[in-house]
Amino acid sequence: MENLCLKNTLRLLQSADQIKARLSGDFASVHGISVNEVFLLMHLEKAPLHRLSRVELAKRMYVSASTITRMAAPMEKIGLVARQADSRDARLAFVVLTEAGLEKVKEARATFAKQASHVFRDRWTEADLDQLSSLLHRLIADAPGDLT
Amino acid sequence: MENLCLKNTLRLLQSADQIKARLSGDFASVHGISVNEVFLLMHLEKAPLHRLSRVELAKRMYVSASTITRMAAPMEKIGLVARQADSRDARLAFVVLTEAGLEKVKEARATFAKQASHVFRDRWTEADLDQLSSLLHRLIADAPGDLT
DNA sequence: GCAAACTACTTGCGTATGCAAGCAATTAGT
DNA sequence: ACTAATTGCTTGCATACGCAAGTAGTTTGC
Repeated sequence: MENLCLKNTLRLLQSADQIKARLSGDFASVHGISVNEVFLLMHLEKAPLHRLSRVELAKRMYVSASTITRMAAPMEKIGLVARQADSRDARLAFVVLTEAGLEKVKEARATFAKQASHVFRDRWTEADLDQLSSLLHRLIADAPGDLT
Repeated sequence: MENLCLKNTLRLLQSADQIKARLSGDFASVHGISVNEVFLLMHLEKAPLHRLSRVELAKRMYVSASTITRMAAPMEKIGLVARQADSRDARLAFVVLTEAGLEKVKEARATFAKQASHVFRDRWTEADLDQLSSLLHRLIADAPGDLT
């Protein structure tokens, strides 16, 4: 039983590394932003008012708060996101999706989907995919940032 | 269909990030080496003669060759791996597992398994785990470095 | 058999990221 | 109400990594 968990964890991490390696290359050259930046945009897109505080983004992306600070800065410069203060709590600095950011994330999602379908080439039936989807969902069901 | 692939890819990458985040913290403090270093040791352990060339390691770990060079150096210093030349081809510099390295990877695998079983807490039956294992296997079946 | 192409590895440089420290604002304790 | 603890964010420093260039060794084409 413990060995089964080990096997699953190893396979999941290896699969993720493999997929990341395949995505990382093409992405930046097509959209001008990295995969991680697309993920950030997706989190914002899914959030109410298209905005999230920096710590909330950090939690959902499993990175440190400083990483969010440093990721948001250049994206703000090119107009994909904007900084928004909270009137109630002056500590909060929301990252909010702009119109351009919304456009960009839609485009990026399309090419992401294209790449994703290449990962599951042939021999994956819809039933297989549903099954995998359902199982993976249980791993992130209680997490705060499910993007699907 | 394409959306199903997208959903699966997103969930898989998110699950992996979540698991990595949970593992990374504890690991270094327990064994003195990082998770990635444990993976390197596992690849060597699985390889014939407990050794692999640097480029082969790079392929299996989905990292660049320079990363392997830089990962191996400190591990060599603390005696977990050694450098071994090839008599036929003087360009090759194998990374070979030492006795100490073999010990270390066995210990590390044990705590890895413990953490892994915590990831799949309750409500995961053996059948569920088998199913997931089988599905993930198809994603890495043709890859060169399946650790399981 | 020799030059050109290729392969394995290393190193310099730029980028990404975590941690710890610091600052500002809010909340809790009394 | 005042102090102390907490929270949200930023910044300095150290580490990890990829890419491109460099070096050494090997294979290929003729």
